[in-house]
Amino acid sequence: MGRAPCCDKANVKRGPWSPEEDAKLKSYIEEHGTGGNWIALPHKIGLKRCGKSCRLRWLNYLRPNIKHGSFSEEEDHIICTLYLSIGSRWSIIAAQLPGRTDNDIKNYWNTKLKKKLMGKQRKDQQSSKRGSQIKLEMKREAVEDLKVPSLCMNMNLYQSFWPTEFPLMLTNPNQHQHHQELHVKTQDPTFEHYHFDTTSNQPELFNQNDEKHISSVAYHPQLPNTPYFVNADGMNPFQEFNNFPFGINEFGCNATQVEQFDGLVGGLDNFVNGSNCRSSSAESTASWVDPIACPPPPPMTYEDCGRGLLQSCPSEQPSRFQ
DNA sequence: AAGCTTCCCAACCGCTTACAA
DNA sequence: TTTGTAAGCGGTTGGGAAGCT
Repeated sequence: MGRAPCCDKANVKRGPWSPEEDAKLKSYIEEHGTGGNWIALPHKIGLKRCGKSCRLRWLNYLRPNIKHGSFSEEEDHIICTLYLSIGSRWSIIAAQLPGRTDNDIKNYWNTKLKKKLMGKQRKDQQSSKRGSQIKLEMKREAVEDLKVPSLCMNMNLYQSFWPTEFPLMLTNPNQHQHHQELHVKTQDPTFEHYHFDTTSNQPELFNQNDEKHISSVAYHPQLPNTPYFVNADGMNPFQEFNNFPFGINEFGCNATQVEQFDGLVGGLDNFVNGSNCRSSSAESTASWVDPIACPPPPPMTYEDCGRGLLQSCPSEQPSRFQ
C-alpha cells in the first residue's frame, strides 16, 4: 500500500500558475499569513490547488525579497564551495544566499554551474602536465560523474580516497583557549570519537561506551591548513590527500577564497553544524576553516548520523549525545 | 520556415523529519 | 511510547524557449 495522497488529486489544478492564482495567494498570505496550515489554505482562498503546491509557489516565487535573474560570481563561488563541502543540501546553501531559494540554486547548479565547473576541470586538465596518467584519469572520472561531492557524503566511496581515521577539521589551531569536541567515525564498526581539549592539546579517543581507551593520535597545530593528525604509527592518515583526484588547489584554501566566507550568515560553523558547533569564538570562524581541503564534518549530534553524513551509526545513541 | 535537439526552470513526487495528540 | 499528519527537503519531470541544422 502506498502513501495516502496529501490531497484529492482529481479535484486540484496542476501545472503552471495563472497570474490570478498568484494574486489570490499572495494577497491572502500578506494579509493573513499562512496560518501554519498549508493544507487548509487553498480551501480558504478558493484555490483549486494542493496545499503543497501553494507552499512551493509562495516560497519559490511569490514571497517578498526573492531574487530572480542571474547569479553573481560571488554567489557562484559560494555555491560551488558549499556544494563541494556539504553536498546537495540546498536549503543550507540557500540560507547563505539571501533572496535565493533552494530550488533556484539546485536548478542553477544542475543546469549551469556544474557544467561550468566541469569545463574548467577539462581545460585545466588539458594544460596541466602534472601528475600521472592514472591520476588524470581518476580526476576526469570524478569530475564527470561528480562523485567528489557525493564522496563527501558517502563513506563507502569516500574511503577509496580518504583515510580510515576521520578527524574533524573544524578546529581552530589558533584558538587553543577553546574547548573543542571532535567526533570521529572510522571504518572500525565500533563507534569512536575524539574528545579534544585545545588547552592541553591532547586528543583523547573514546569508544562507543564513552570510555576513554586509547590515546593514539597527536595533534599538529603547526599545520593549520592540512590534515594534522597522525596515528599511533606516526602516519598521517591523510597521506592519501595528495592523491585526491579532484583539483583541490583549484578550489582550495587560499586567503582570497577563505575571506569570502566572512560574509556568510552566521559563519561557517552555523551552516555546517548549526548551533551544535562548539566554537565559542566571536571572531570569524571562516578565517581558519578550509571548507574544501577539509573532510566533511562528522556528525556533531547523534541525529546528524541519520542525515546521511556517514553510512553506519551505532544502533544506540552514545551517552555523550544524550 | 520547419523540424529536431538541447536547455532551463517551475512544479511535482515521495521520502524524511518534526511534532502534537 | 505510539501514531497520524503536515512541513521540509532533495530528486525528478514536463513543457516551453532557444538554438541548431
